[in-house]
Amino acid sequence: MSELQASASGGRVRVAVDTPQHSGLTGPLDYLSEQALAPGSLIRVPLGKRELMGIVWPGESDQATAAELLRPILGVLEGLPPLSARWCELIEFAAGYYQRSVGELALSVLPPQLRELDGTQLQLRLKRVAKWAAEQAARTPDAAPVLPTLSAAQTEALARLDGLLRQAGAEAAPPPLLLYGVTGSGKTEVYLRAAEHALAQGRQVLVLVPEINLTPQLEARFAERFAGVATVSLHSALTPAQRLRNWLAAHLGQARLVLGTRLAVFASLPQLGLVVVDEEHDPSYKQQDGARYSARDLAVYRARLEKVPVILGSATPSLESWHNANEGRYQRLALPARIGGAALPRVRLFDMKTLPVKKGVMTALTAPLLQALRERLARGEQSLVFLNRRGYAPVLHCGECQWKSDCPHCSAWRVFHKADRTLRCHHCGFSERVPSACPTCGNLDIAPLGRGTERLEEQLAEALPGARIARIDADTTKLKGELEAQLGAVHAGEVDILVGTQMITKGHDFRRIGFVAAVNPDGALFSSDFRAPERLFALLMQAAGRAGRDAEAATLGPSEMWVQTWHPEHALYQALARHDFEAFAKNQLAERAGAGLPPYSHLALLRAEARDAAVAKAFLDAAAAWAEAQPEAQQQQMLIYPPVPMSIARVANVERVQMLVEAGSRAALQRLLRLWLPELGALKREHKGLMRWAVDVDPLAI
DNA sequence: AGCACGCCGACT
DNA sequence: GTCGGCGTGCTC
Repeated sequence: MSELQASASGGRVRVAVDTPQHSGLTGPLDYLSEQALAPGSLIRVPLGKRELMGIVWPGESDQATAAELLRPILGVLEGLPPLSARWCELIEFAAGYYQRSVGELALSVLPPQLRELDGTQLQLRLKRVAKWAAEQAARTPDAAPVLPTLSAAQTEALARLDGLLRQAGAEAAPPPLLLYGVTGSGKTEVYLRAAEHALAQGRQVLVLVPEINLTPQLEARFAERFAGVATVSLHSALTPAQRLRNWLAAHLGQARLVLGTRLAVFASLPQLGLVVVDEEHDPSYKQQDGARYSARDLAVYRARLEKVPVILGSATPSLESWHNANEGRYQRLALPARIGGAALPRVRLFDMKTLPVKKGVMTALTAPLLQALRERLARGEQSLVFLNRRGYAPVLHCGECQWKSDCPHCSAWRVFHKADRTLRCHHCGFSERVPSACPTCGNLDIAPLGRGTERLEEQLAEALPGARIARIDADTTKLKGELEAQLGAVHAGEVDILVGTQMITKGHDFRRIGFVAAVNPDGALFSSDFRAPERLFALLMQAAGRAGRDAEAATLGPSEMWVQTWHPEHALYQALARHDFEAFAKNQLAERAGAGLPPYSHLALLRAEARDAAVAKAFLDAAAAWAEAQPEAQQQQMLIYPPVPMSIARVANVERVQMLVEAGSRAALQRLLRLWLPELGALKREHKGLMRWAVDVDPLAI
């Protein structure tokens, strides 16, 4: 027995278990096993009084814990092929980079049901997956799909892609590919051909999309082209059972095509041959709680590990990716024109300063905008009106005593929702019936200030009687199936004017929209968030891209994007008017370089939350003092800014403070964080009062 | 993070 | 007498 344990096969095994980051146990733990276990196997282990799922982790134990202190494992989940060494490597990298424990990340990206499963249940699931896969291989397409004729740019892109695909499995990883193409230029066709190639080589394909429920048509495009190919989706809207089934199908290599949201970047894909990240600039790829990973960045890392191509597609690439292409780290493939010769919509910047000034509130529905909508209406065309603010009005206001509808729990206004007569806080959910009189002075004359999509819809209905108007935002699509139903109505031509938030700008392939209006986009222009212009430009380009997608529809007038602004001379709008992403990117990158912002520096945010802002601030001050005493911090062009309240400082009665750390290089930032964060547990104990802290590496918003 | 232990105040 | 408050500390 002791001899067996001392042998290399039995004895000590490293196991990744879900030990939270702040427990101090960041790496795998050692256990005893009488049988040799393949790395990547799922097992059950004791931890304290608990019994947890663990993963046998590759690599050598540090032997830091004496053998007599080790506890034996409890059992092995038989019948499941082990997770691959490269999957473990991806997890280990991501855990290190985003400062989480290996086990926490590894277990949190497995389907939750897998953790509850015993051997017999697993056998049953495996059988069902095998049956499902057999049905999919058996399913043969009715007819070979009709392949569209490729544009010259697509042909050129594919020829270069072909070279990279042939390299797959070779010594060096192919460079990531930035597929830069305006909306409607046929990026999806490039993904499809690349996928076809990888599938033909017997490889699995991973396609990431920002929000799965907004892109059922991408799923449909793949399903239509690859009718005989077993395809699964992976996203959080699946039921636990579906998620487990789909995950197993991918893990067993039976699913050949996996389409999913950011969590799918961690799918187990033993024969991965191609990764596609659609709309790679989209902020949804960044996880916003727990392990705050960027699925786009991890997709690039994973492709490099696997030595397979990765395609990052966008009409408005992130400045990070654009910069990487400029520096030659990524290969850029451009699709400069819409396929079929469809023209991009003409962008009309409407100068709000030319309107006669009325006192007080300006209307979002200007007379010229209404006129343009009427003309489209008369021609039987559809229009889209975009306003990135839901509700009826962002705030209620008393003209007598200046009361405003603030949230008692947050430093934010409660939004007036007319449909259910509520004042609702969009941050903590606190909701009350709208008062009929001012709660402080009793004045009956309380009025909404500003407008959201609900009010815009109402005003449009008043101004354009007879027009069929629909609204799509988070409020009208809360129930399952409502978004699909509403989009269906638009596609069926039952809607003349579609009003909505950014939800309507993403990905939908509307064929009959000739006119798109952004009624009030200026807000993001002077935001303190340095990425606000980048997001606004992408959003407006994407909105513009909804118009005039169908060149065949000659009945449509020339497509147009209408932008109402007080700053038509602003460089962002000037570039937008010329559809000139490259000029915009050049301008923005120059500003970033000048200010020492990403991609020319690397950031991390340390956040602290407490009932008392002073407690959170004192904690961050102490953390900064500790770091500044470290030689690392001074040597590496490290800058630690003073803690400041977050832009919405209080949410649900919790005060939130954050501290920005800026470094010249990723490596320097990583070195500091690895030294620093383990100290914060002890530091937290010294700061009385309930307090939570978290770190965000490569934060999107600062 | 769980889940213990542990040491003080109000109750069947 | 013990039931239970949450401070402190540990988990291979």
